[in-house]
Amino acid sequence: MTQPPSEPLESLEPLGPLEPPKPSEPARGRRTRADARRNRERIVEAARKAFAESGPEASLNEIARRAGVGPGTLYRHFPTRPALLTAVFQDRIDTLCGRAEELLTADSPDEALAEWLRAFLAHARVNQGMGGSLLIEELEKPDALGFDCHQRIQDTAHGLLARAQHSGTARPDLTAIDLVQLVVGIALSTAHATADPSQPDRLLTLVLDAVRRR
Amino acid sequence: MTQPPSEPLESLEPLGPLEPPKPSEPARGRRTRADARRNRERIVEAARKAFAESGPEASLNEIARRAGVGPGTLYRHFPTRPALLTAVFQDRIDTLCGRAEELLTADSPDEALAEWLRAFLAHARVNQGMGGSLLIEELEKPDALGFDCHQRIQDTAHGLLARAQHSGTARPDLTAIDLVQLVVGIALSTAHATADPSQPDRLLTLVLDAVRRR
DNA sequence: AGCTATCCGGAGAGATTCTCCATATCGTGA
DNA sequence: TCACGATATGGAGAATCTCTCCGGATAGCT
Repeated sequence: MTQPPSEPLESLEPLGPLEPPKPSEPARGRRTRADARRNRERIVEAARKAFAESGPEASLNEIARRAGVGPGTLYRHFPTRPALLTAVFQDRIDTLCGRAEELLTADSPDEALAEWLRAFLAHARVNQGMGGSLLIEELEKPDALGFDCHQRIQDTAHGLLARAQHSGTARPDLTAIDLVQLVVGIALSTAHATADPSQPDRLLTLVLDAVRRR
Repeated sequence: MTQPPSEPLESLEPLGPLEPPKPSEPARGRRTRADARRNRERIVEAARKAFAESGPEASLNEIARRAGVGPGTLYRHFPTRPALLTAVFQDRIDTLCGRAEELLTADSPDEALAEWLRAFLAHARVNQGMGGSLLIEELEKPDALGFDCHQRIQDTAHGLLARAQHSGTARPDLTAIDLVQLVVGIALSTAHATADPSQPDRLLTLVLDAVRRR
């Protein structure tokens, strides 16, 4: 997905939703070292697999080992677990918010909101609900990395909701926070429910019923 | 439920909704030793405080230390973390389900269901959402201890919901599982949200709107 | 009191998180 | 092309946690 940009020397392509090597430090003086970038990619890739296999509690040590780096290197790049989770989920979130922009011009604001919430629920449920856990964890500790990711989703939800409210199909007293929390809640409480795979959608449909004003 | 033989030698006060010493072994031969019962109480009490302070991830070692017992003793009584959590929450759940029995004879089945769900949400939210986490964890590993606790809540919800459905104020296509999962979801996703204390109730009100059929 | 099933407690193995810093490596200017 | 110094590395290790094992203590029964 996100990887081999295969830069010959330095052709950092100005691609859209891909993360720059170090958005924080604005390249004063020297450039980011190539090995640092390479290791970062390796870590993210190993983390993606490890999280998929073992859930969001996967051992960071083990991830470092599988990435072929030392624990210190992992912690240098990602000081906290949410930071690493965010990096892993970055492109998924990009896709999600990109989908929202298309939906903002859809015919039915109501259906657009519903469809995006379904996509968001799917996102929050992947990998044993780690998407949802991530969003929750970010809320408590507003780190630079996590907050940004959560804010994007909130803003996206706000756009779609406002449009649906303006067209009169959604209750005007709803906020984007309401929607996000309800859907994240469904994701969390059904994260491990293997009994009925359609249950999450069932619950979301119920919530959507409440969203539509009568 | 399964017994308090009301031991005479014990000055352990015979309070109501407290858990029996060992429901599993049906007292063949010898009686449960007094020190075992005493230690069990101490552990539960220490756990209650520790979980309240540090959330459901509190160190079991630390709990044992504060209870004045060794780690081995703690694990003898409570093999898993959910087992200990269940013990801590036992009387709270008793209260919750007891309240439901009163509500089953209330005038308005609709209001009875709503009120109980509010109480259930409060229960699931206490101590940084550990009530909710507990219910979720039980779902994945049906241990004897946890399953029982979850089943009781499910049954209680079912009773109130069935009555509301019969009276025509609740959608007939809802199940008790739906309700429990929605409320647990709200509890989880708002567990750490300190911004707006009324948010959980707000979300529950929304859900209740969806429950009532129009 | 004595016997024995039961229980205690803490040592310790193994796993994990996170830090620190001597060393290796990369990017750059000459 | 080379040397220099800013950057990054990685792994030892401290601290913490979970969970097990078993010699020894103890409570209940007779």
